[in-house]
Amino acid sequence: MDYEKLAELLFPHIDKTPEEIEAMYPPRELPEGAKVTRLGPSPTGFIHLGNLYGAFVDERLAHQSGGTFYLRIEDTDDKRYVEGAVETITSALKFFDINFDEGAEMEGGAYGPYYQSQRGEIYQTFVKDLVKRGQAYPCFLTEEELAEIRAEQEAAKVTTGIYGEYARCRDLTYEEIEANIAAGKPYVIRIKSKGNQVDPAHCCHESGAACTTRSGAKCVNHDGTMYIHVNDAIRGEVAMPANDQDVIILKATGIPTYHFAHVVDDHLMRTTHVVRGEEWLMSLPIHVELFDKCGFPLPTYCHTAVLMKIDEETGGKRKLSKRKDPELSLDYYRNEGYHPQAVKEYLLTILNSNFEEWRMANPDASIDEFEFTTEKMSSGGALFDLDKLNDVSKDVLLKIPAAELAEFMAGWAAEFRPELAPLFDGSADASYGPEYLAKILDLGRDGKKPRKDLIYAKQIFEFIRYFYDDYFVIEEPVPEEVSDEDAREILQRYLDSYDHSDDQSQWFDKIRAIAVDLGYAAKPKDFKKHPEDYKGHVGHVSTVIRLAVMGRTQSPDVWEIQQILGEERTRARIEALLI
RNA sequence: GGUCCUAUGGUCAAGCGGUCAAGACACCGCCCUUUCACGGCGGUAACCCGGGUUCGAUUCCCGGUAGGAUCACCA
Repeated sequence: MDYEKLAELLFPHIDKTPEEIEAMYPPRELPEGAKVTRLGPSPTGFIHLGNLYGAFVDERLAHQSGGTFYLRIEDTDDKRYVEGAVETITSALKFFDINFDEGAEMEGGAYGPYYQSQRGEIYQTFVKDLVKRGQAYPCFLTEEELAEIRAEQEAAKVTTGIYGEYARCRDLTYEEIEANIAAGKPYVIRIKSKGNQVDPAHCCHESGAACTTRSGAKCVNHDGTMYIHVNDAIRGEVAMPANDQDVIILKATGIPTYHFAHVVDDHLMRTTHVVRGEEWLMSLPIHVELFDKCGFPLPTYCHTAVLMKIDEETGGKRKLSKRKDPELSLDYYRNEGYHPQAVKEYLLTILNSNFEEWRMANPDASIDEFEFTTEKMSSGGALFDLDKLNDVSKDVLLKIPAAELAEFMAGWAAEFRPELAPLFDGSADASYGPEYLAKILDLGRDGKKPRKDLIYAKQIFEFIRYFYDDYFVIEEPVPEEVSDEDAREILQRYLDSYDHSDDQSQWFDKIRAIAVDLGYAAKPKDFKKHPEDYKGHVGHVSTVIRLAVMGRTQSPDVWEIQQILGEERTRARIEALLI
C-alpha cells in the first residue's frame, strides 16, 4: 500500500505539514513551573457545579503558578450547539470570579482559534500525516455492519468494538478504497492501533520490567497484555490495559472526535495540565496511544472525582444528575442568592482536604493565599452537603461589609425577585433604601460574638422581611403564659412609656417594671424556681412586644430593631394592635 | 459482563506499621441569655469482610463484598 498516495486521495485539499502547524504554536514563554490549563466545555448552554468545580481547579493551578488559563470551546458535535452558550458559560464563571486569560470570545491569544469547529484544517493535517505514515485508515463500515459486528461480539462474549480481526477495513487495498470513495460511500478515519498484546519490539517483555512510550507513559506486560501506567496528579499512578481499539479520530463529516481534538489541541496550545472528570479516566489509554502516534509528550492528567449525592429513593450514593438535581445547576445558587464567595469557599473545602484547617488558622486571608495542590485532592466522589455549604456561607457573609451585602441583595432581587427591587433601592419608599438595608444586615454583627444569621439572599429576605411594612405580618400567637388581657395591657403600658431615645438598659428597665407590675418575674430564674408565684417572666412579656413589632417570637434584639425601624413605625405597629 | 477507580462516625475528612483513631458539619445535653442566633463546655457516633506479611495492622499484599465510572461517528 502506498500510504502517501492514500493520504493524497483522502486529503487532497490539505497542503500544510505538521511541522508547519507546529511552528505556528511555539512553546509558551512562561516562568519555570508555570502551569497551562484550560476549560473545554461543549456549548450546550448548561453549566453545572461539576464544571465550576473543575474550572476552579484549572484556575487555581494556572494562576497560582503564574501560568495561563484559557477557554476552548469543544463544539465538534454540531448537534449539541446552543445559541449564546459561550456567553452563558463565561458569565457564570465570572460571577464566581473565575476568569480566563485567553480563549474564545477574548481579544488576543496566540494559540487560537479557540473553537474546535474552526480548527478543521489543523486536525486534518495531522490525520493526513497519520495516514501517510500508515497509522490511520479510512473505514467504510455502515451502521448496520457495526451493529452486526457488535451482535457477533456480544454473542461470543468478547470485547465489543473495532479491533483486531473486526477491523475489516484495515487492510483494504488502495483500489478498494478509491472505488468506495468514487461510489460516494461515507467513511471515517480510524487509527491503526498497535493493540495491547505483548509486543517485544515495542515494549519490555521481561516480567515486571517497564519501558517508556514516546509520549512519556510507561508500559509493562501483565499476563500477555500490555498495560500502560500513567501518573495522575490526583490519583497517583494508574494502570490499565493499553488501547487496542481502532478508534475513530475523524468522523464522516471531517470533524474530529473528542479524543483526537484533545490530543492535537492540548499539544498545540501547550496545555501542561489536563483537568477533567473521572469519567474520562477510561479513555486514557486511547489518548496515550494517540499522543504516542503523533509523537507528542503527554500532559499531566488530573482526573477529578465526581460529585455525588444521596438518592432519596434508593438511599445510595449516586452521581449528581442534571435532570434530577436542581442544586447541580449553577443557576440554583444564584437563584437562592448564595454569595459566590461562599460557594467558592465551600468548593475549596471539598476540593482540598487541608483547606478548612488553613482557613481556621487564617480567618481573614484571601483564598488566593491558600496553596492549592492536586495531591490534597480526594479521588473518591464527595457528597454534596448543603448543610456544610450553609455553615461556610455564614462565616463568609460575616466578613463581607454590610453595605456590600446590601448591594449584593439588591443585585439578587433585581435579577430574581424584581418585586423586591424597589424595596432595596429606596424607590418604593424613601425611608427604605440601601442604607436602611445595610443597617438591617449589620444588626448584631459587631462585637466579639457576632450573629451569624445570614446565609443566602432568599433566606436573608425571609429573615428580615418584617422590617418592610408590606411584608410584615403577625406570624405567631402570644405565649400561653400571657392572657389576652395582659397582652393588651403590656402593649398599652409599653406604648405609653415608650421613649425612642432611651438607651438599651433604660428601655429594658421599663419592660421589667411592666412585667413586675403585672405579676411576672423580673428574672427568668426566679420564675423557674417558683413558678407558682408568677404568671410568667419578663421574657414572656418581651415576647409580646417582640410579636407586636416583629410579628414573630424569635428575632435579634428588639431595642436595636426598633432603632432601625424608627419611632414612627414602631409606634404604629403597636397602636395597630390596640385598636 | 470486561476494565478502571474508591472504601475511616449520618456527611466531609486527617492518618501513611505501634495513636485512648484528629478536626469540621449535622445531631444531643449543659452554660451564657428577655427570644433566637452567636459563643463556651461536654456527649453519641467510624477503620466493609476474610485471608496473609509482621513482634504488631486502619495503614502493606491477595481475595471477596459494596459503591462509583466507563465500554458511541457525545463530549
